[in-house]
Amino acid sequence: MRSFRLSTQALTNRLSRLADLSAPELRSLHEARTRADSVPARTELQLDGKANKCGNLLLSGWAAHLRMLPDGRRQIVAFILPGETIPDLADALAFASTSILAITDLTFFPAPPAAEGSGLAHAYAASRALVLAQLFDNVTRLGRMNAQERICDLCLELLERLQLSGLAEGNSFATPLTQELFADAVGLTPVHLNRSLQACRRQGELLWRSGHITLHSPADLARQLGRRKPHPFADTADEMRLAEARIA
Amino acid sequence: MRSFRLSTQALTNRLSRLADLSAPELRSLHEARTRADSVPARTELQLDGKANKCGNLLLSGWAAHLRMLPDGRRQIVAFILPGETIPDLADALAFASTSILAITDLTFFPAPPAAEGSGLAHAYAASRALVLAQLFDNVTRLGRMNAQERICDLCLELLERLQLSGLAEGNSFATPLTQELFADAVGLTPVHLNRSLQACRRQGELLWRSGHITLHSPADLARQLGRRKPHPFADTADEMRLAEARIA
DNA sequence: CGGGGTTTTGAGTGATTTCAAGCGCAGTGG
DNA sequence: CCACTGCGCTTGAAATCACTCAAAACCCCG
Repeated sequence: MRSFRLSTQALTNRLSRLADLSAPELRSLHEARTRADSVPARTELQLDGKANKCGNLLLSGWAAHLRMLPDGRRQIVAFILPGETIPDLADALAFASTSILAITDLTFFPAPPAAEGSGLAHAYAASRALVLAQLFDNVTRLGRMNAQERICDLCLELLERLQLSGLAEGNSFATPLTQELFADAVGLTPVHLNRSLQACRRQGELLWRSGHITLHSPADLARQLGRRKPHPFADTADEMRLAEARIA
Repeated sequence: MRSFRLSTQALTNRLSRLADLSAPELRSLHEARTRADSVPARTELQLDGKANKCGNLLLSGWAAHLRMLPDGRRQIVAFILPGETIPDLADALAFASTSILAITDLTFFPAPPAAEGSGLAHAYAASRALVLAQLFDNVTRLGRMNAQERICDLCLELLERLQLSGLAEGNSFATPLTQELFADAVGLTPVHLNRSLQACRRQGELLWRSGHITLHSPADLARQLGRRKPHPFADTADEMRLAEARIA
């Protein structure tokens, strides 16, 4: 019941920044909301049944795309943030032996199908491209950065992604992540993450307190870490169109 | 001149294991060979001009998809093996700020377009799914495995991929990789890679000598490391069809 | 005023990096 | 045929980084 009243704000913010959406498309998104489903925190998502080649759109909540090793080690391959797309497990993921964990309660609904060449189709394509780019970031982060760099880099990514959905406030954002989850994403021990976090704070790079992360100077950090342009799909229409053109 | 005489064997092996290809499709692959292009080793690929949404097919040679950090650190995000697809830089890769390095001389040609729903389209889709799964593997490898495990896991991946193209001989394969390149893929120092390699050999896990890597017991290793089924697209038609169905 | 889960601290160990040098072999030119 | 060179591989020793185990402090919720 409650979920039907949730706003599609973050979601439409994001998709319409990724591509130009027509009024009917926006309406279809708004209406698809009524088919929303939800799962409680700490459960594993099982979407096999309702296969949907467009995936699902996450209306609210945070999820983690993860893989477990036989001995219990866990690696979070990617986070899925409000407004983003939940990849369909029936797809590649099935034989990639990964699963999706609800970090918080989740509300999501099947992504409305997009006509070939439509704005929505472009937005989906851009979304897929972003996921790929984020995977590359992740590999580089894990392979070649030390603890502090990994932390800053991931925080930066989360900030940029939340900004795209309009869920950040300036240089800070709210997060439901525990240090343990964050550690599983950056390939560190919770203990070592904690200490490195303190080092970051001491150096004035970032602040993480009571569910809020604040970056002191995202632009500087991004430059140091070699991250490409802060947000590829910025606020100006020109840049939007540029990005869209590149994806097409 | 020479390149025109290269066999499409590896390539057709691979694609026809990923999906059922019709005779005309096989012919189109064979003919597309005449549009082959090549680049010398140690050069960076620039494919922007000849954008092709299907990408290029690598006829021969090894390439590395990599990212550089501002201070010169290098991370190889993925290898591209003979018979596989070279992703199009005009795509996601452009704004992912990665580049493609020719490890050896390369010969490749534009992938022939595939009709919607055709076997070739399925093969391309399966190929894309495999790339994604390999990225997940890579993340897990870098985030949660120690040096020896990373080495074995990557060798295992390379073996499985080369088997798919019919380029492996039993449990061993030829590779043009230097230890430095391998180190850049598994996120280790060349020095430490070397030592860990010796440890692997001492424990009878694998042998790497004069451009040939041999795994002692791939199946056992795979189980230990939690790798999904040895090759998702095995030799039996049943398994092929199964895999194909899942992708579709 | 307890739990239970999360964060923080400490001390000791192990894994990985760094820097620096030596080795081995293939190609090259005298 | 023999230096000589370049490149990749190997080795050593010391420093750094990250992990482990264990316990204490914290904090929110009931």
